[in-house]
Amino acid sequence: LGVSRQSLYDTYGDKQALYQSALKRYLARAIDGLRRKLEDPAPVRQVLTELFDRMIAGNCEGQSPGCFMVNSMVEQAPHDADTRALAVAHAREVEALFASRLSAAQRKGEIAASKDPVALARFLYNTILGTAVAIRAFGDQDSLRQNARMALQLLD
Amino acid sequence: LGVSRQSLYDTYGDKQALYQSALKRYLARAIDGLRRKLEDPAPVRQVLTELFDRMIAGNCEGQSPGCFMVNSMVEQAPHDADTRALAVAHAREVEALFASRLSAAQRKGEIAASKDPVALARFLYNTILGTAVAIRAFGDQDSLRQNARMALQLLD
DNA sequence: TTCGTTTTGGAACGTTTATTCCATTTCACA
DNA sequence: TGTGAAATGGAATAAACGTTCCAAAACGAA
Repeated sequence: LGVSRQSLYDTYGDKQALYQSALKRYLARAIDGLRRKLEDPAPVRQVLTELFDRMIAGNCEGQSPGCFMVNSMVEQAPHDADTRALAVAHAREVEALFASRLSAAQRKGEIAASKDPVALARFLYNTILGTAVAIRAFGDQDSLRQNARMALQLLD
Repeated sequence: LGVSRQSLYDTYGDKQALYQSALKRYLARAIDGLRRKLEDPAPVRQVLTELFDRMIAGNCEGQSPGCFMVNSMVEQAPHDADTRALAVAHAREVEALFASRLSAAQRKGEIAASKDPVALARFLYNTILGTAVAIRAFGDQDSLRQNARMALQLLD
């Protein structure tokens, strides 16, 4: 890490607290990035396609550690209430961002009025989780991109 | 486990081999269960809905360890080539089962001829991964069931 | 019952992990 | 330039872990 063991303990107390801090920071950045991406005035469909493609490309190349959130959800959340709380809060935030962007798109007529933005948002989040796992285990970019396209067909 | 440490080592050699064996057995059973479920002559849509609901119900209640495969994909696959190979093979099998069942449904006119069964199969598999992660971290059955319904709308 | 094979409980070993102690060095700034 | 705070390297500790050793017990077939 570029710092000594001791400095780490002095600053964070113990490993668990360091982990928690790192995860919080990661999540805050992820939300920021997502918010910024969703502000793009292009059609939702296109914005979301880019979002998925970027996520896939960013996590597939090299020895990527995968999505910190998903890793935490699987490895930590079941045993650690704090991590679980962070995961739940993050999921809600992501879903809310998606939902509000989808609502806006709906008002602009980009997607049918019959769709439920909240349900779609939840679905998109779930698709992200699945994609993150597949990335971590397989790392096959092409089929993941194809899969994202398939999922986004639910928008029309 | 109900057996002594020593018996375990005598039988499997080391922890890694035991893990591998357990995973193999788990995957074989999962495939069996899936194949049996897909033989159900009811409409695909209904069969798949039941499949998801069952998976959600089965893994949410109590202190379930979650889906062994997904846990392995996240925790083991990135560091262990053997586990990765099992994961890839399993994914292909599951996708193949879904694809053939979807093709059959297509021939029966249950789903549009314009759909691509292989792409849909992959998509369903991805949805399962996402659902498994969400189960493990959140355990909120209702929203997961709702989400499965949403995903299955891609069939029509 | 006997004998060879399994199974078992428990001690023992070496390694890794999380953490602390401590003496020394580095650094910011007065 | 000196001083107090922060950072560092390295030894030290205690617990957990994966694994092996061993002697005793249980078991199954002859």
